[in-house]
Amino acid sequence: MADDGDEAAKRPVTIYDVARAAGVAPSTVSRAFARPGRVNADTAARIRQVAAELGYRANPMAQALSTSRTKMIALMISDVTNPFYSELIRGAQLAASEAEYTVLLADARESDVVERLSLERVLPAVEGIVIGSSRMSDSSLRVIAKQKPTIVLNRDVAGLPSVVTDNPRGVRRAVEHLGELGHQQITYVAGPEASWADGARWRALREAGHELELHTRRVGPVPPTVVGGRGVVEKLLDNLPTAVLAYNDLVAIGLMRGLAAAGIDVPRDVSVIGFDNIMAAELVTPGLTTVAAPLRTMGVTAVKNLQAIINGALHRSEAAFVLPTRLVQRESTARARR
Amino acid sequence: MADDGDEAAKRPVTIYDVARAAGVAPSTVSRAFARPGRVNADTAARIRQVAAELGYRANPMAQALSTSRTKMIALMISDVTNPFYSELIRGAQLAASEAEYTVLLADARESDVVERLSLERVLPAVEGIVIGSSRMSDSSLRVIAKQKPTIVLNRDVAGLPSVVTDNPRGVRRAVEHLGELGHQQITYVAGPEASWADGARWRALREAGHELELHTRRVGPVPPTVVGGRGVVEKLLDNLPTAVLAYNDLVAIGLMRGLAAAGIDVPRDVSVIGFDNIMAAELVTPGLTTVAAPLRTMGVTAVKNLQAIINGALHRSEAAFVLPTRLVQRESTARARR
DNA sequence: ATGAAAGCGCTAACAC
DNA sequence: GTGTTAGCGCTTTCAT
Repeated sequence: MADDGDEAAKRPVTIYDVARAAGVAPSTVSRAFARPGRVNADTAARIRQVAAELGYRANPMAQALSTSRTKMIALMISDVTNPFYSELIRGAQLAASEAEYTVLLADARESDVVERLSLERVLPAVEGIVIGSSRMSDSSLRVIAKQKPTIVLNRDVAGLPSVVTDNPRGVRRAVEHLGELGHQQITYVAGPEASWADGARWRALREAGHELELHTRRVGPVPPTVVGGRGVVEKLLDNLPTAVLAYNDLVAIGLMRGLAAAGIDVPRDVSVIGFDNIMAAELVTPGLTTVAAPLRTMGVTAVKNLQAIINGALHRSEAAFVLPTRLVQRESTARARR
Repeated sequence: MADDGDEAAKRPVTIYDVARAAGVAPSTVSRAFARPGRVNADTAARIRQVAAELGYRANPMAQALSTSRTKMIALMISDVTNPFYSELIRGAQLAASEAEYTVLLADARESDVVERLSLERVLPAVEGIVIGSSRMSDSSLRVIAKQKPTIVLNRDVAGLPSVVTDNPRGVRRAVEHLGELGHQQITYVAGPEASWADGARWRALREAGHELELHTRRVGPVPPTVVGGRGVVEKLLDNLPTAVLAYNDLVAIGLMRGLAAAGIDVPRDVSVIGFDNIMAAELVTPGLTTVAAPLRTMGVTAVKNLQAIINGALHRSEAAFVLPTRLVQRESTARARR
């Protein structure tokens, strides 16, 4: 009952049109929307009324130009296609729209060049940036970060605020689980060397293994994908462990498929644990036991903190926000039989 | 070798700064970037040089305000979390960035209310919209479409340009495949009633069944998710078919899990075919035979066509762009044994 | 080929 | 509380 763009959908309704129709000055219209308190209640009401009738919609570009607040943030991720990001994007969207912000999704397509380029392109349009699993170097990230408020995900760049998962605890739980099942040695299938999470996980595994007196070994690195996991099976075969911890779920799934193809049964012959708990983890057979990351919460947290920084609350909080993980037990782990 | 924002990263470099440093008028700087032809080659070179040294970056908001071209398009999808969209987003991004456009990702979270709201919010900021699997009514879509160039995906709204997959051919191939395997009856597990694709698929199945003399039946509708598929198993049990065609891969996967839980083997006891060929289709066991949609191409096509419309090429091309499908055979289909 | 000036739609002082 | 007046950074006539 307000939308009647019969024909003249050409020139958009401006603040001036509303001002004229309501018999007030343009600035008053502006106030009526931005600072309702600073304007007479009736006047405000009338203005809103007229605006609605006219179908007035503020021009965000003009607002942005004038206030230099674009109400947009960028979410840069290394690969939209990676299911890891689905829930994360959802979370980011949620938090952003709550604050009336819009998110510009940028996809690095696994390339640091593409990443830098798209970052450059969106930078001037946004108030802040959330960078998920960047492919760029720490120094490049710092260059970006000094231009706009930035927050990194799953990575620890000295001086930049970040949101990460509690890898040590997660790994610890996984190792305990394996220990309870009687496993004596655990092989870690490593992901990209540039990945901060990879380092954190392997380190944590070594420590936990040491404490719990389990042998640990590391193979890889492999690409963080299903084919990456599948490709490493051969190397595993030489010296088949009874348990493996994979860099992430995708690698774990590839691994399981490769093992199956080689006639090795999971979990009877070897137990497999992944990381992240992406949707596919519960769809595969056997269901994948995994160290679940609070994907959606990560997105929410990142955006909320970014907003805090934008609004001048937090400064460069050196400390990383660390989010809890939990072990989701499915069917890919079982009692050791060797 | 151009980025030295030592300290004064505060006020961004404007066209005026460049103009002064290069000893020309601001308008000339503007020209040098927008219409290199209309400016003396040396002058242009000098300007570019100076601009690079100063680290000049055009303010997109100011450009947009002045030209009313925001260089942004919106991609509205019903659920970011649905893997169906991953490749599609990738495709859209690719096409957009090729044309130097940025995409605003909007997530309807399966709600027509959220969808309308976010659409309203992004509308003024973009030059056009791609709507994937909308939850809104045809008339609401038309209201949107008359405000900005719009293109719909997987849906046929009279008068609006659209990009769809060739459901009839896809279904036909699936049915032929099943026929060759000796199946006599096919049950269709329906998706959301509001889904255009659902209607198209069921209709196509009926026709193909008729032509090839196979019995067809329909159960559902169910939500287009794994749990949706799983929930329909019970209904199937009454009168177990030898073959089922599911609304999409997610439903098919849920179905397979439900059947397995009920002690029914796929494909020995019943063959299952899905739609879309999302990544999970090849990860599940058995691998899912499915009618693959050219996901990425859909994204690319939608954006390219949208751009064509924005640039005034196509008008409201009544005809839908139909993209080919292909049957991907995996392990969920086998010879009928009943 | 270049400069000067007006204006895109909105907000933000600054008056009254 | 409301009107007036400048801009925000860029593009675009219109002169020259």
